[in-house]
Amino acid sequence: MTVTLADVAARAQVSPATVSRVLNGNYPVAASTRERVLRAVDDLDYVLNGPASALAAATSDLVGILVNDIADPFFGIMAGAIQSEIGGPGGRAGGERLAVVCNTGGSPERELTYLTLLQRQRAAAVVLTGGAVENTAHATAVATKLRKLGEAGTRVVLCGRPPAPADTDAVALTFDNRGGGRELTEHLIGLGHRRMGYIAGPEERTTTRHRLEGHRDALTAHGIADEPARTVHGRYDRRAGYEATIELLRREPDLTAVVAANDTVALGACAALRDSGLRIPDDVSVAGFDDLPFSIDAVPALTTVRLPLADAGARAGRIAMGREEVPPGGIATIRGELMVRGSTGVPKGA
Amino acid sequence: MTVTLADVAARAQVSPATVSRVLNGNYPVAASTRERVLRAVDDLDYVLNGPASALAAATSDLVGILVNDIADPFFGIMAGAIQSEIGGPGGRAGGERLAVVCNTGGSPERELTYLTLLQRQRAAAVVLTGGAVENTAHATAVATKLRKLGEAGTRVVLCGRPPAPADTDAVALTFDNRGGGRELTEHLIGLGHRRMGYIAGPEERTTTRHRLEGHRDALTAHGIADEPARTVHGRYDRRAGYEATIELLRREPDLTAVVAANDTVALGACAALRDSGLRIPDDVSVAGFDDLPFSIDAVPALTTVRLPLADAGARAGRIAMGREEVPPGGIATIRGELMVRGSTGVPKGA
DNA sequence: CTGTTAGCGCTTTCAC
DNA sequence: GTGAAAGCGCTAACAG
Repeated sequence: MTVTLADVAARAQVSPATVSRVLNGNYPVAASTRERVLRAVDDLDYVLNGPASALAAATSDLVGILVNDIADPFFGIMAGAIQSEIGGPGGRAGGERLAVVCNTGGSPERELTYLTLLQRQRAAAVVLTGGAVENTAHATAVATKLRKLGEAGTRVVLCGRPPAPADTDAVALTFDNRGGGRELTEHLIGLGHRRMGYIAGPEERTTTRHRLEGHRDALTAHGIADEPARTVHGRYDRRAGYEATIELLRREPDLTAVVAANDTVALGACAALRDSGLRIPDDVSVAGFDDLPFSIDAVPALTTVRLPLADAGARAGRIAMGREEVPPGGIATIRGELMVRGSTGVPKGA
Repeated sequence: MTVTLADVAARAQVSPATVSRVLNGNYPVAASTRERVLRAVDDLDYVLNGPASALAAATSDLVGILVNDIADPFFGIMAGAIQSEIGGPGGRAGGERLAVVCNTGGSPERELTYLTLLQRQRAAAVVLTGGAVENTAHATAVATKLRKLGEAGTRVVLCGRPPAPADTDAVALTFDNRGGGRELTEHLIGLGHRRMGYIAGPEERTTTRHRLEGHRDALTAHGIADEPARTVHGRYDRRAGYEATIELLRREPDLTAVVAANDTVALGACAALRDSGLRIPDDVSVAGFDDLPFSIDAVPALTTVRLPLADAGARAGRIAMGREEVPPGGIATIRGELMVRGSTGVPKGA
């Protein structure tokens, strides 16, 4: 019924082995023979059986990409960039590798489940994107999994995620969230702000913690008290930003600035401020993080920290494919760039 | 070296077949035996070999999702929704299926290549999202591929894409782009607009054509001449929207409204108008399409046509898994909903 | 309910 | 440069 390698071999009058060699192109085959095989493939409309190849060769053309939420451009951009680098020559059969995108939704269990599933698929590589959940048990479990993946020959790359234990052999491209957070708040302090609200992401997330620490570093460095009431935690979405801002305003109506954990949250904050009759930045300044594409179109345009998501993803993809040198120590820190735009200004009283 | 099913069987003192049955859970196995097997699996830290299973069972746990650009929320939202429905019970081994996301970048060749790659993987299902390229040769090639996939047992679903030839057996969930386009322009006409610019997407795309046709339908229905100079084609991105708007304004400075092919383009249009010193909607109204999450945060909020991307994706996912009834005739048309917001208003002179 | 027996379709030494 | 043969690790009849 379905055409197999043997059928092609028969029609081309060669052995199955030769067909395999032609198809994988990693072996010397006489030009005339190759011709004949290729024609037979075409005539029979033959398509290689991926699972069979993978089984026999003990490798697959799949690359796993773990993301929190593929609908979020933060992850979409990285995933797209990774994808764009995993194709091309270097692998088996045509050199095309497929990206298996796994939405963890930020759930540790799903993360582990997907890692196992990718292990089961004998994935050629796995890229974990975005912050990690901070939980010793989970971190240990992930590290163990990564170690096993590595042992099985799966290359592991962390993109926008803190390094894993060194013995996991996972390469890490880490965002300097702390540094970015500090710089952002320093910009605000420089403008004269002293009463700033901070909308943090979900607790138990490295990204959340690092950005918040950066914010606090800046406060401390400038002798500004870190009032606990000025920090609110929430999800990384617009709604959370909206609600957190209302709450922050309720607690302290004369806040002069709101720093959000990311751009999406900042957009929600902007909406809340507008709905509260406050002008940005005249009454309250707003800042985000990430510099997602839409941030420049906010009105006023959002001051934020640009993360080179596409570059980082592309680099992670190349490293995953062994096409780029691993950074020294397996760790590279990627800095963000402060983008000062219209949403931040001198505070009202100043 | 690597532990296999046989190792587990040996340790659990059962036959390999039994282990397989326990792991796949589609077969009656005595509770005590299952216990023993599961313990052995745990002890040995065994992970099933996906390719081997797929080969033996002639099916795989992979579901392909073709998108133009995963970094674009339009596709990200659909992909995420599809993903969320393909897991769970119903399939093999744990019931988890993996989503293989393929970025075609709108290229017909890549689309075909990915389809072949998915065929090679013996994907359980394939979902093609977004508009199709309008090109007879390519359409034929795709139809042929879809037919082959179908014959090989891969379920094919089109999500947000026009139906394929009936003999492909592909289920289509189609967006009513034409109807949405018409409704949007009728809203503008109702407000009093007569000189409207239209920023269309790339030519040779069904989405582009249908939305534009809807726009023209509305013009015609109201006796408004369809000036060719008022339509500009460009990519589906912000930059294209910006440039097209500048061009439109150059051609006809007293335009009272700009209709964009989608929200992203509309954002670019807004930026161009602002940079040109024009107020929205006082001087020029702007409308988009899709109602992506950020559209409500534009200032003023964008009038647009909401497409139920997540619902459509979820439904496509369920159909792909055989968990939802196929719509009559294999085709369902999904309507958009006009969202009137601040970016459109009565034209200046009125 | 469980074991036995054949392969699934391909890759890959090892010879020639 | 090409062929023969031995599996890769698992599933699925078919018995029992």
